[in-house]
Amino acid sequence: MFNNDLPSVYDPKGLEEKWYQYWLDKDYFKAHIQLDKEKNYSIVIPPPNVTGSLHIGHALNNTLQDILIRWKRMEGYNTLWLPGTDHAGIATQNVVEREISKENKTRHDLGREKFLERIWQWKEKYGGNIVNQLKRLGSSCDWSRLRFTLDEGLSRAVRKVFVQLYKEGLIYRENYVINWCPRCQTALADIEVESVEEDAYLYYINYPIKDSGEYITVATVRPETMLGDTAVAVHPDDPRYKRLIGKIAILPLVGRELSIIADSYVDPEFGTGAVKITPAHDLNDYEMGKRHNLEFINLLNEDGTLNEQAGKFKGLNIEEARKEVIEALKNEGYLKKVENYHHAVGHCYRCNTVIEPYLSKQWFVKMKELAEPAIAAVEEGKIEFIPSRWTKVYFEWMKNIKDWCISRQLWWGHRIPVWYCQDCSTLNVEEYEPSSCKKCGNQNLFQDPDVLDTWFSSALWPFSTLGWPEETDDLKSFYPTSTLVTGFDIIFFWVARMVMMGLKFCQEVPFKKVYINPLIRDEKGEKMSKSKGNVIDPLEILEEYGADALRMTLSALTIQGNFICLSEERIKGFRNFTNKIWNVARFSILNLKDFDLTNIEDDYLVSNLSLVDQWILSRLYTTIEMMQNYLTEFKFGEAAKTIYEFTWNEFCDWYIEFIKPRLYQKKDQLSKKTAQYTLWLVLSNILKLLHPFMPFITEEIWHRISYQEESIMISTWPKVKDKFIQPKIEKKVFKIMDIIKTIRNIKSDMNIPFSKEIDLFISINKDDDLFTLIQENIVYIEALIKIKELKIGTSIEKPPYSVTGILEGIEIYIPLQKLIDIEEEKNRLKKRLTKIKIELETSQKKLKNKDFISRAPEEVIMKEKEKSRELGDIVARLENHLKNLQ
RNA sequence: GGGCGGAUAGCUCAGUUGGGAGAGCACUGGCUUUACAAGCCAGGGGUCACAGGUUCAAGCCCUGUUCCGCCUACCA
Repeated sequence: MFNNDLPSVYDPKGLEEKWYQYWLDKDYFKAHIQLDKEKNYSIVIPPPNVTGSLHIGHALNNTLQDILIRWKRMEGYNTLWLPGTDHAGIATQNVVEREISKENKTRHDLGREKFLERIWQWKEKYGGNIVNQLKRLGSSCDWSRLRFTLDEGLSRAVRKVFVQLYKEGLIYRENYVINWCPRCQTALADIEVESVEEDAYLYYINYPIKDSGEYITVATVRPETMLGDTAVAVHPDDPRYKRLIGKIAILPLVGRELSIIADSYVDPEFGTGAVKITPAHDLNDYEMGKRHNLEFINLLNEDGTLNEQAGKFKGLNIEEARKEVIEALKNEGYLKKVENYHHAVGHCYRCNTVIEPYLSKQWFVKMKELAEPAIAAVEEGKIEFIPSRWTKVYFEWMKNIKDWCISRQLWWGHRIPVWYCQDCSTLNVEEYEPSSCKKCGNQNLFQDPDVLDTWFSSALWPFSTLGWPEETDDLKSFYPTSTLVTGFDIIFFWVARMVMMGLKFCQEVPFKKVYINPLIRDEKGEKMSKSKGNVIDPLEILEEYGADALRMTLSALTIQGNFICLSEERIKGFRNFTNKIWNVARFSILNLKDFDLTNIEDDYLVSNLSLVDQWILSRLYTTIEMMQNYLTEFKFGEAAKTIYEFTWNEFCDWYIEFIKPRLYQKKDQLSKKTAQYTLWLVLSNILKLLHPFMPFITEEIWHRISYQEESIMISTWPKVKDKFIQPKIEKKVFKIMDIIKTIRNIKSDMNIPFSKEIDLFISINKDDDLFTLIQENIVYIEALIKIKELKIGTSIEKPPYSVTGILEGIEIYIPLQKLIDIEEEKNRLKKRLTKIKIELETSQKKLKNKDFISRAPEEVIMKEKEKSRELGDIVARLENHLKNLQ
C-alpha cells in the first residue's frame, strides 16, 4: 500500500499537469443542478480581460476563490465556480489595431465588418491563454460553463436590459460634455478617468472691454480653450465687476464679442474673480452656457486636434495649441502674468492619455433610481462586505452617484440596439433588428454605430452567465451567488453596478458576501509596473516554484489590509514549506509500511493513545477549529499560517521526534501501532486542511497514504471533535517540552554538541503529580536528548561540577567532565534571575494594590497569585544556587 | 475641500470580550542528528507614533496632535 520511491526534494513538474488532468477526467469541477439552494455554494469569477495574461493580481484573486470553492466542496456543498472572460472593448480593440498597424493599416481601412472578423480570429487564437493559465494555477472552475461577455446568450441579456431600461426611461440619449480620450477616440465614463496631480501654470489674460480702454482679466490653466469662449462670467455681487455685467468683452486673437454675465457659481476669491466660459469644453461652463443661452463652439476633432473653429490654430494638437496661443497672446500684449499652479488632470484609465471634456451626443443610464434599492440592500444586510470598512466606500459612491455614460465610439463590443429611421427620425429600440420602422413602416433604418461600455455587460455577469433571461435550472440553483471575490479598485466599476442590475432584473442581490482582496505591491510596498521593473510574473513563479508554493505564499500574505507586499524571498520560504510537507510524508510513508490501514481497530487504538498522541490530536483539533473560524471569516492569511505553524512547529518539530523511538522499536507493538495510527491520522488531516491552499502536493501524497477516498479534493473536510481537545494534556506536554528546551539551552550555552551524550539529573520538588508525569514520560525526553546516565527523584543533591537549570518545581543538573567556569555559570543564572525578578516585581506590585484586590475579578487575582508564587519560588532557588556557587 | 485606512521587532504584519508583547522572514552562534542543509538546535532584538483621559488594569476604549497611504471633488 505504501510506496516509498520518493525523492528527497519535491518537484512539482509533471505532478501538477497529471493531477489537473485527473480532476478534469473525473469531472470533479462540474456543478450539478440542485434546486435546494442551501446545499449550493457558488462564485462567479471576475472575468479577466480576454486579451490578458495572468498577472500576480489574478493569481491572488483566483487562488482565494479556489480556496473557498475547494473548502466548500470538501464540506459537502454542490459548488459552482463559474469561469469566463470579458471582451474588454478598448483593450482588445487596441491590441488588434496595433497588429494591423504593422501592415500599415487602420481599422478604417479594413472597415467595421472585416475589422471585427480580425478581432474574432485573434480571440479564437489567443483568447484561451488566460484560461489555460488559470488551469495551471489549479483553479477548479466548472469549465463546462465557461462564458464570454460577447457570447450570444450574454449579448441577448445585454440587449434585453438595454431595451427595458430605455422603455422605462432609465436610459436616454443626450448632448453633454463627456470625457473624451483622443487616443482611444471614444467617450468614457467618469470613473474611467483617473485624476493625476500635476504642476502647471495659471495664465492671466486681459480681455478688452468693447468701446473702452479697459480690460477684464481672466485666469485659466487652459488658455487654448479661449478660442471657444462665448462669455465671461463674474459673481453677481462682486463689487469689482458689478458695473461690467452686461457689457461686451472682445476675445483676443479671435475678436468674438463675449457678453459679461453674472452667475453665482463664480468664486470671487479665486484668480481674478472673472472666468472665461467655454461651454463646449468644460462641464461647468456647459451648465452655465445652458443657463445663459450661450453659444457652444466645439473646437476639437475626434483625434484631439483643433478643427476649423480654431482659425489659424487649426490642425494643432492641444499641447501645441497651448504654446502657440500663449505666444500669440504675449506678442499682442494680452498676457498679463503667469503663476505656478498645481491641479488634478484627468487621464484615460486604459491608455493614460489626457482626457478632453468634449460636447457630444451620448447614451446615459439614469442611476439614482437604480442606486436606491442597491443602497437599501446593503443597509439591510442582504449583502455583506468583508472587510466591513468597504461598506462605507460603497455607500459614499452610491449616495453621490451620477448618470453613467455607456456609449463608446468603438467597434468591438455590444452594438447599441437602436435603429434610427432615416425617413421619420424615429428611434427603434429593439432586442432584435427590426425590418421596418415601427412608426412609418419604411425600411430605411440604420443602427447606432456605437457599442456599449464593457462594464455594462459585466454588470449583468452574475445572472447573464447563468442563462438569464431564460429561467434556467442554473439560474434557479445558483442565483444569488454565495460570494464575490474581487479587488477594491473595481467596487464602483463592477460590484456596485452588479448589485443595481441584479436587483433590477432578478429582484434579488447577485451575491450575499463580497470579499475584497488586497492588491499586491512589491517588497517595498510600491506598485508593480513594467517601467519600474519590479513586476513578479506568476507564470515564471509557477515554472520555477510550482503552483502550490505560489498559492500558499499568496494565501499566507493575505491580510485584512489594503495591500500585500510580495517578494521572491517570501515565495522561496513557502516553497521550502512544500518541501517540508513532502519530507514529512516521506517519513510517514516509510514508517507506515507495516501498518494495516484497512483493519484499524479505531476504538481500541484510541483508548490506548499515549500522552503525546493525545497531545498532537488535541493540537490538531484545535487547529481544525481555528481553520474553520478563519476561513468562515475570510481570514486567509491567518488560516494559512495556522496550518503552516501546526505542521512545521508542532507536528514535524515535536511530534515526529517524540515518536521515533516508538516507531523504531519492536518490543511494544501496541505503542508502535498507536503512534502509527496517530501519525497517519494527523498527516491525513493536515493534507486535507492544506488541500484548498496546496491542491497538487496534497493530492500526490494522498494517493500514497490513503486507501479509501479516491481523491483528496472530494474527501471530507475535517470536523472538530471536542473530546480530543484536552488542555490538561497539552499542559503536561508543554511541561515536558519545557524541560527539553531548558536542557538544550544549557547544552547550547555550554557548547556541548547535540550528539554528545550527557548525564542528566532531574530533581523534582515534592510534587507527586509532577514526579509521576516525568517518570512515566521520560522516554520522550530521551527521544530528544541523548542521555548517558539518568537520575530522577525528589530533592536530588546537586552533583559536583554541574550546571543548573531551574524551572517551576524542577531543578536540572548536568554534570560536566571538566571543572566548570564558575563566573560563566553565575552569569548564566544571573541573567535568568534578572529577567524573572522584573516579572515577579510587576506581579507583586499588582497584588499589593488594594484596588486591584477589591475590583479585579476573582479569577484574575487567583491567576496573579499563582504566578507570583511560581516566580517567587524560582527566584528563591536561583538565588540559593548563586550563593552556593561562591 | 470631503471621506476612509494606517503607525507594534531590521522588514511584512497578527494581536478576538481590556488582564503575563507574538509570528514569518532577516540577523547571530552551533550542528554531516538514518524525513528534510529548501534542514535541525539555540540566541539577540520592541518607550506598541506623540500627548492627555477613562479604568484596579490600556497595544486594545475615548479626545487631541503629528506623520504616511488611498479614494473622492466642478475653484477656472
